[in-house]
Amino acid sequence: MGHHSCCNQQKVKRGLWSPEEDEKLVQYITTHGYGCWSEVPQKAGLQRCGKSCRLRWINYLRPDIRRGRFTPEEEKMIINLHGAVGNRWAHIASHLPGRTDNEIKNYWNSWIKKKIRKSSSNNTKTNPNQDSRFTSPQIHFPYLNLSTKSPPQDTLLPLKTTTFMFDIGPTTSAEALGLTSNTRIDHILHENALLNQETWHHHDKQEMVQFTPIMENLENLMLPMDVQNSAISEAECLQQRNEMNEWIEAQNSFSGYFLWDQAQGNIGGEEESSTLLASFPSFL
DNA sequence: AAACTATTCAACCGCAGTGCA
DNA sequence: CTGCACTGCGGTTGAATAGTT
Repeated sequence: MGHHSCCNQQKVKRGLWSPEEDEKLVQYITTHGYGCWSEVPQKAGLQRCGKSCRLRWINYLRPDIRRGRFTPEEEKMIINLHGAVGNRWAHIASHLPGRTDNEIKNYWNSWIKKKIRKSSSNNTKTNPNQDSRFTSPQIHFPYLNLSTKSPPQDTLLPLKTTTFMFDIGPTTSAEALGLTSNTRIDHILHENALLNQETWHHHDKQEMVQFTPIMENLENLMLPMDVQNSAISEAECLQQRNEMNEWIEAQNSFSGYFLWDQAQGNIGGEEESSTLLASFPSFL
């Protein structure tokens, strides 16, 4: 039987949405909002399942959706975040206002395909170390390719530095932690001992969420990444990573690093989280 | 012009997590 | 505890479109 838990209605339409359906859905959502997606189709007069309505709204009809090509900054963000968190598309999307997980996932997949094709044709004459193409998403260094086509004009980061990103877990924003732009990262880490035990108020939902301590996850989440400068080899990146780890251990005597807060609004995911960017001029 | 191939991307599927009766 | 309904996520699909021969 063609029966799905989400599709209780007799005639359930599937496939692409018609403009008429779109209008019905927009009309309904804008006047009534959405509390329960499963009852939306019935109330909106649509022969769709609630899941389909939700998807259509989130990915296409939402008024704050952003369309068109990704900007270089967005692209950079995606690459860096993907390097930091892997295929967590919803999480990545939460850092890109107006972009959806689906869009980013699509973009990444076609981009990856291109890259693999490119590098495999290159690899035939260079070093056939080809398995590096398929290593864990935690160790992608896509800027090796991008650096050739994108000029080093960088508005995201004011300094010529190697940049690290790490996720500080669910929290409202870095502001909520008392962080401002250009806060010295050693201050953050120094005070982190206090943050460990804290809980934070999640402003959307009236609930308390546990703050994920920075230090606890630092080793796993931090990843060296060449953001704006010349291409560096994977080996060099790994070496930088080791230097990072050494630095983390020696952070008491640490100085001279800065931190950018990249907290963004929530897009589709439940959790909102912040990403910190730390730049490391000493690596240049 | 037509046939064929590749790419894109909106939408689908199954699953995991959550909440509730 | 159990079963069910529902939501959100990420992998995957395939129709439409773009590109190539």
